[in-house]
Amino acid sequence: MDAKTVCLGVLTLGDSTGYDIRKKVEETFGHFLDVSLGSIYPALAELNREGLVTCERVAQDARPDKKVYSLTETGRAKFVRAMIDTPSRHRIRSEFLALCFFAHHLPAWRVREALDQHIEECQCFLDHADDWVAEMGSIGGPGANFLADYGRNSLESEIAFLRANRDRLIAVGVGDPGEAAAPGPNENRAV
Amino acid sequence: MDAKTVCLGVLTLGDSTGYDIRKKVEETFGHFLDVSLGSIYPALAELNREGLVTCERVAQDARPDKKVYSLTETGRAKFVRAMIDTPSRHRIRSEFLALCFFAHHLPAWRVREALDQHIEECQCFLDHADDWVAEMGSIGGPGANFLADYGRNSLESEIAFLRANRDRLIAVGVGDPGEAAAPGPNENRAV
DNA sequence: ACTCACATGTAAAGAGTTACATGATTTT
DNA sequence: AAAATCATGTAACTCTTTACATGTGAGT
Repeated sequence: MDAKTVCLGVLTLGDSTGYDIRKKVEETFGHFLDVSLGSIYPALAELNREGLVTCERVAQDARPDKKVYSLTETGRAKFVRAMIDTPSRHRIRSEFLALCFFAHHLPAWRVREALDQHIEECQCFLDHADDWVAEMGSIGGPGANFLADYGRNSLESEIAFLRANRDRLIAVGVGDPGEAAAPGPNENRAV
Repeated sequence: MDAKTVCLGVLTLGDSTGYDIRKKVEETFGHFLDVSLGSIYPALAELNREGLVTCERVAQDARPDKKVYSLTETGRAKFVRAMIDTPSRHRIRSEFLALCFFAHHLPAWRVREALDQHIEECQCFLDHADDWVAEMGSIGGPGANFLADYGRNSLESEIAFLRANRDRLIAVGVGDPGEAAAPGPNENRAV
């Protein structure tokens, strides 16, 4: 999803500055979208030129003027059109899964590390799912609840699988599986 | 994962031409990695310069010389090093999930379409999981079986959730949920 | 007849991230 | 004292994908 469409989407949730858009994307769509400020500012400028958003300057003391953007009716229509016309892809890009595939080439401790890290991340997302709903429940539509349930379902099943099969994959790695982690910075260690 | 590392990884499975690497990546890692020929050829050339692969020219009739690349010992070590040093990320980039979030802005038929398409894709992957294992089981290591199980687990739980909650999300869309699909090419249809 | 598979390689174009430039205020 | 938050904007850089350039043979 390109930066312009993301901006349009976030603006359906309410007026925002570029800075705020980045934060909202990170907080609420971070699991499946991303944009950086470097692409948001140019995107916003062009959307403004195209009349899809309007911009209101708000003076501030000791800071650059805040530019609050609002979606126009045309902008809203454009966003809907984009969501209708664009094929809705869903892709996983994962160095973690690649690592799993090549586990037998790697030291067991690294396999264990990657696995545990990934499980922990999933667990962390899961733990914060309720907070996410609380934040989004009101400003987001009913889709937010659907997504929260989707996320819970996916994460729970992933965690369950990974916990159950963790040892199987670690055993495949090279060397001592008991080795806890990567060598520390001052540790001379033969690999 | 950058093109060079991907090439190194594929070459651990056996000697390949650039053309073959693309096919193998598509077929066996397609669910979580991608590279195009335009990045493979330059990557291979540089790996060769760096001594991480060797290249053997094979003459062919009526076709450009085939260049068969093989991993060197240094290359294998480099690959392992990269897998150890690189943090193993796992990201989902999904316009599909974004569409779900904004479902209440979209016509119900579009929500239905996206949902059904996604379910069908998942189902398709699931149906081919066994074929994938059959192909990879021998040339890939034990990680292949782990991944196949991981995939089955994820897809089954995702499909189950989506089937169970499909109607809930479609109901959120605008307009008649009974409408089956997008307007056909010859159909004049008021939206 | 036409399209797909085989086979390599280059160049242009596209899209995004990181870093630079600036700087006050609040939190740690 | 250092780091994070707030705020915008540009430019360089990186990395990829797409298109171009070239051609044969087999399958539909």
